[in-house]
Amino acid sequence: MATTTAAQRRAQAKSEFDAFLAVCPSRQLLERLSDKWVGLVLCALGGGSFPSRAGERGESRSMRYSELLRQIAGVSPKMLTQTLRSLERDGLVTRSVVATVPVTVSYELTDLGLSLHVTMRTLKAWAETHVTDVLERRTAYDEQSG
Amino acid sequence: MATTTAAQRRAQAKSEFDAFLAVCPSRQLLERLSDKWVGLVLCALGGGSFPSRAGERGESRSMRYSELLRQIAGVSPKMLTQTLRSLERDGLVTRSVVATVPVTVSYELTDLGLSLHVTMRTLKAWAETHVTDVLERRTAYDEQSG
DNA sequence: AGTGTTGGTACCCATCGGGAAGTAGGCACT
DNA sequence: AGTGCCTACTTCCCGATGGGTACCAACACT
Repeated sequence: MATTTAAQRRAQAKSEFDAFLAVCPSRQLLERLSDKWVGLVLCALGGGSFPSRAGERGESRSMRYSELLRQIAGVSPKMLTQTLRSLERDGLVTRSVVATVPVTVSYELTDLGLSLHVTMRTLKAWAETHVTDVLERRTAYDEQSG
Repeated sequence: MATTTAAQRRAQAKSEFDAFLAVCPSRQLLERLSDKWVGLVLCALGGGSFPSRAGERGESRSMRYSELLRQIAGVSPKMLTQTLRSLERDGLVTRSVVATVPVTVSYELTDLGLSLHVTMRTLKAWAETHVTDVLERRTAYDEQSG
């Protein structure tokens, strides 16, 4: 009862953490949103989210793989596939294979995915309002501390 | 103009991506939220967010380092410090050193952080409504696909 | 037939998340 | 006074994971 301080605490933390996870669904949601590209894909499929290039597409919710790859730009094929698969797995997007010419695949938001996208707009609104404040604070912090 | 396909595309993607980043502040927000523990810390400091243990604290917005470490449980000292520093850097929390007895440090949400927490509640609401759907879909997907 | 397009997969590496353990400094107990 | 424990970290290390590039398969066009 004297030398197991750290280990015991860690073990107890583990069990607490599990229970914690079970009762807190937002934990799962946060992990899903923690994926770097999920938000971008959601925005792309949700339409009207990207000021610069969104004008080209308006509100279309169905996009092909290569379209997504082009619009999101920074994403690599692997990460895009990975992200789309996880979203499909969670029932947020649908994947439609059209095995005709050079096998086109189109992705579309489900109602569930669309509802998440709508919710994320709240976050986007917050970001657009406050991101300049954050960046200012960050710069000031860097200058006085680093 | 034949062998530089991938490289050129990558270079162009890079410039597009930068411009993209500049015009899309939500990108930054998403990166901030991409941090695994940011949401948890925000919830802890925001109060009334964890059903199981929140009852003990009610709505208190000021917490000490060790308090956060205990409540969030799964987090390690390193990650907690790291997360708190990044949040402080972005002006979302304040860090107050009370150099009295065994030097306590308390953290508190700023108005900015509080506004983000409020916004995240929308997300939490979505999670609590739909997380069961997501988990069901996920299980079904796993069973039919391997 | 060779090249391009479409939608991926395989491999490989750098980065980073994350844990265990160590650190500083003051006080309390012995 | 020395030991040890409390607080709030920091440092080291490793395994996982992110992420990029190269490659694959099929088919149309030239």
